[in-house]
Amino acid sequence: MSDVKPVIVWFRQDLRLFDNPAFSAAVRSGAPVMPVYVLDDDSAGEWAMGAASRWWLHRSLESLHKDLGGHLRLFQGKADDVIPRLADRVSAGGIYWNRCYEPWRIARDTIIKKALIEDGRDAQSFNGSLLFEPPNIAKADGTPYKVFTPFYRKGCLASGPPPREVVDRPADFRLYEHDAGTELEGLGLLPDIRWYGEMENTWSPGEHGAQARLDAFLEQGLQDYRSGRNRPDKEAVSRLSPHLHFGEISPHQIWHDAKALAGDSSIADNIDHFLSELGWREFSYYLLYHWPELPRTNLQNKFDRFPWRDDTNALERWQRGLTGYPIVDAGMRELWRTGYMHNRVRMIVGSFLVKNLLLHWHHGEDWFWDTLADADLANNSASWQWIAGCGADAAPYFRIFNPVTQGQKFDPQGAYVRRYVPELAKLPTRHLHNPWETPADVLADAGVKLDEHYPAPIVDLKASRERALAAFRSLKDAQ
DNA sequence: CCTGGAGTTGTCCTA
DNA sequence: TTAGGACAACTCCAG
Repeated sequence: MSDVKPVIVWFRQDLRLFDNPAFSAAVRSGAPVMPVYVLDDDSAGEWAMGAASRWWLHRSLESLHKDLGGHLRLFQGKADDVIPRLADRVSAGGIYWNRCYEPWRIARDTIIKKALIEDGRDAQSFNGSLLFEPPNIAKADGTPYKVFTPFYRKGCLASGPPPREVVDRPADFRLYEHDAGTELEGLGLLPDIRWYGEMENTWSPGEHGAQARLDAFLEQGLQDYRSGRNRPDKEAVSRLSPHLHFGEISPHQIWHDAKALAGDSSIADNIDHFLSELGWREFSYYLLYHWPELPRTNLQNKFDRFPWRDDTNALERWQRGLTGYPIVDAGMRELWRTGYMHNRVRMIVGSFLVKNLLLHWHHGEDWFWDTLADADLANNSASWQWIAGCGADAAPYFRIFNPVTQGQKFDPQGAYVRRYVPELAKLPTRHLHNPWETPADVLADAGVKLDEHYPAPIVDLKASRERALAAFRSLKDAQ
């Protein structure tokens, strides 16, 4: 221990050293830096991290700990308890962090900042994970936007300053020697059953993995992003979402790095489209900030009387990828095995759950929360509200995805379905997306017997579509 | 205050 | 085979 007062850097959703404003400011202060992470399930309540996220977090903390020369100190418990106590214990001169925007975190961090300042400490928060911070964006009349396009075009791009420049990784930094906290294993982030084997093969959590992913995407993915992004059978999307969620890379870096390539007019369109996806992430956070009830409450309250069905069996079959609709089942199994699902397929399985099965979007939200490595309160809530049609800027109710059409359109050779639904792999491509309509001899040749090797459809498409349309219409009639 | 145009991602039927 | 319109208003947004 020393008499020098450290500056605590409280890492949260910013598990990186490059472009980390809080970390850089701490280093610049000249004081030795004490990096800290707190696993705070208590404050998170029902939004405590799910299983897939915990696996990712374990690996990410491992990576950060290494990059900090083994000096990342880990704690578990309520941060409004842990942080002020720790600051007291090491006589911290300052406590720096990058802002988070979940309602429970805002509430908690506000209390912590106040307590620290009352104790006479230098408590500072920085912009680390949003390009355009929610309080700074409003319409001319001061109220928040509810529609994406004007939010993004006018609110983000046309007015106000552009996203801040990135902050370099400090060339060298002095770390505070201290043995407080627990070992990584002590956080209990990894499950007892080792189900994450395929996730280990699929992902490289941590800052280095994130940088490598961005590099690969900028080099290969932008050529055909606009149309390729809809194809789950291709490697056309960035797959940066889990890295972004944990802040292993900043949206600012992604933004500026992508912009820097825009001089090449052959891909300018693709870049704009990619950047607008970052815009959607911003919009989700914006909605969550201004409507903190977004995770559980229909933004359009007429949906409060929507006639959702209650069907445990159907829900379980959706979760396990046993609906009998190959593109849906492929998506649900990709999720289960890899902690990820291609965005196009997320829409298909979401539409299927909410519209064809008529099950409440909360069920989908909860399942995604537990199984997605990129589970993110803002994105998850906003997206489920969108697909259910009850959000601020939602899909029209008559937009019901047909899983057969979608499969044929976006997985035309069937590579995606064959990969995740191997029991159908031998079916000819033209029958792959609708095995129940396939002639018996073709099924037999492919070694498929419906309801034995692969389920018959859980619902009839046409009938369930009509049922959904009637349910949505009932919201209007009942008024 | 009024008004007109617009709104991520579809599907199905008909001519 | 393919292209166009219906599907439903409603709310949001900006001039």
